[in-house]
Amino acid sequence: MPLPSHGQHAHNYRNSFRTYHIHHIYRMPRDRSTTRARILAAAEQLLATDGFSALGVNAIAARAGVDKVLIYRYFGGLPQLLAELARDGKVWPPLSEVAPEAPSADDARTHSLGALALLLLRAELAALRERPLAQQALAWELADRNALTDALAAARAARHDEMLDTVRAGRRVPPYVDVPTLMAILGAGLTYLALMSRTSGTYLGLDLSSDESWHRVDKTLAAVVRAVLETREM
Amino acid sequence: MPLPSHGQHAHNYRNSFRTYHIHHIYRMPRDRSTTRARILAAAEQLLATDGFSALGVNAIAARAGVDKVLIYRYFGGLPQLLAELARDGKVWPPLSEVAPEAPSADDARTHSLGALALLLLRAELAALRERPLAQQALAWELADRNALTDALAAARAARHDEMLDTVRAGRRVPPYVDVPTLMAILGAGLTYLALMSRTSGTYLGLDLSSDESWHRVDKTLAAVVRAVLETREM
DNA sequence: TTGACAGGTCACTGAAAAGTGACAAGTTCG
DNA sequence: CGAACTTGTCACTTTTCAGTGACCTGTCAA
Repeated sequence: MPLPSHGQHAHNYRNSFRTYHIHHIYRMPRDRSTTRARILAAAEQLLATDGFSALGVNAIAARAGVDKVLIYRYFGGLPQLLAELARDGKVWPPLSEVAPEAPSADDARTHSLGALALLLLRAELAALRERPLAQQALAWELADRNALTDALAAARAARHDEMLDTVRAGRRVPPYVDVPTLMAILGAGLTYLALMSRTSGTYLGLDLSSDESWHRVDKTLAAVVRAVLETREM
Repeated sequence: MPLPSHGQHAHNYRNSFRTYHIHHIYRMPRDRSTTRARILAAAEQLLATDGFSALGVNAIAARAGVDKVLIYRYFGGLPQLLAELARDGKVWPPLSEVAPEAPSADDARTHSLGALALLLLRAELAALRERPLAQQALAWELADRNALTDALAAARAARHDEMLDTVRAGRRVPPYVDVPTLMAILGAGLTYLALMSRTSGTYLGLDLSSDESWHRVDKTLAAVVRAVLETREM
């Protein structure tokens, strides 16, 4: 059913509609910055709750209660919007906030590499487990490589560099242990378990929905680091 | 360029087209089973090369050189097609093939849990690294939960059960070590690193595209298992 | 031979997607 | 006031997708 042409007819309807309803509907104040914020918040919520497969200009605009053309006008497009979200720390909160007890790179000289690594791994796991947005970002990064995920991957890489700087500043290097690689394996493991807990209940016999399982993970993690650091050969 | 209406005209065009070209184009022999196989192979290739975001009935049918309606007719739909792919071992080859040196559950009694776990982890990593299809399945499982991923997740869970049965059959249980949890952490870590190597070159300072990095991962993995097994407390 | 059925092709619908051009409605400042 | 600019609304195009109804075509058995 093609619309009967257009032009005058549509315009008249629209105008009368507007002037009629203007007394009834609440109208957002016209403010670019708050509208931008609404869009960002909508994208954030949508990604956290529905996942990246549901993330599009239409969905974001609908959720923000805003016309989608504003996404293009204010951000340039979805990739730039995502990049801003990542830049703002909405995806990855500052490391200092996640691990306040971690020493800065300068203070770290008195700590051993292993102790620092363990501290950071624990903090990152806890942070990741309670941040669906970060979980979605990581899962998306594994799924696809495009302009959108590149923006998120850059934010993650920056975070990792920060962690590595802290660890590298540690003084007491265990002689026979490849701590960076150990940290990569364990960090990857914790990340994967956290991601799996969203969609699947269990991994390799481990019930990812039970607190007891996560307690065991934490204990085993600490035991691994301790045991490896005591190793005299490798 | 809109087509000039439709109806009668289109029919006439179509019929004459067919009777004209029937002498020129090669026609596949009409065989349900080979057509099914073509569809399965197309889905397999497409998933392995282009990822799950590109996987749809249209794309599969086009790649198989077949009409998409046959996917519905022969499989019932995409989920069932995926389930069959997973059932056939196209995603996860039999464990015995991946780790031929692993003892069966009956023979495993003479091995320690740790040695078995290490053996299986190494074999699974090697298998995963050279199987884009399995990588895609795992990444998809993290990204979404739907009828399609459920089929793949079921195949993975079956594989894991098989691994756990083998490990559980090991006799010599190290006293103070939570081997199952250790295996879950390490298995998850290796999996995540393998998945990251597809889309991102580096993880926590580890260059996932270099053989040297993977050699270090292997060494560290073995060191971890050995060190933890020697632990006398936990 | 003919009719029934299995194998296969095609055209179409409806929904959802990204993106754009035109315009209306406020706001600001001369 | 009123011109210029900003903010926001709407209609529309094009593309791609899953899914379906109608049809054609080869085969085999009665």
